[in-house]
Amino acid sequence: MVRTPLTPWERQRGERFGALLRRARGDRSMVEVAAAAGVSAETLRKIETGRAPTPAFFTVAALAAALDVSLDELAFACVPEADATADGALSA
Amino acid sequence: MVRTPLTPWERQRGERFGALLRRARGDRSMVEVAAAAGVSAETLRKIETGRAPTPAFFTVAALAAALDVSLDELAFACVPEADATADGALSA
DNA sequence: TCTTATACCGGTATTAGTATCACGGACATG
DNA sequence: CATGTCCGTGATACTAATACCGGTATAAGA
Repeated sequence: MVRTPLTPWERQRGERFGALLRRARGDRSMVEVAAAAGVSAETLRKIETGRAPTPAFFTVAALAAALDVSLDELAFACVPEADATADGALSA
Repeated sequence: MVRTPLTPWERQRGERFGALLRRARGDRSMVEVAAAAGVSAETLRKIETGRAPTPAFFTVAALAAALDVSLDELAFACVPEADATADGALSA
């Protein structure tokens, strides 16, 4: 095996990541945000639903810019290990 | 066309990005930083040399954590310019 | 009811990221 | 001088991300 298949932990992290993005999107439509970020709506949907658990850095950066969220907070919030204490929905 | 091939602008951005990472690495060795970030040294080398212009988000996040740099600064610094006048909505 | 818009889902195609393998150079040590 | 180790590099293999297409479901509006 040359390229390590995504581990269940990575997929879980992808789901958290997608949930974060979806929450940040709020009531705006997918196509709206996707267009603002310069990615296709399908890609945004896959990221939000966790079907693309490890998106490209600049894709995330564009989405974060479109959603006006911090990359650092985003990266920190989706790490499962870091939430040992805060279990509420407002952990982000 | 199903998957947009990387544009020259994206490749340039990747080179800038790699240069930033290499500068942030300083005198530390590749294997050192790569191990700290949990990626292979070859991957780090490719990113640094710009041969992997659009690395995965979490790969970048891990490297940024290992190098102790901000993701937001990293994402902003690697944009050539294109933000002189009418910016705000990214380059769609 | 019918139409429209949004989101979800499956499959498909193609490019790109990542890891392993193998090689050459630098440096230290025997 | 030979050898082992570390570092960087090139080539190769394989999985994943991205985009496009079709279909489906639900809700709002004419």
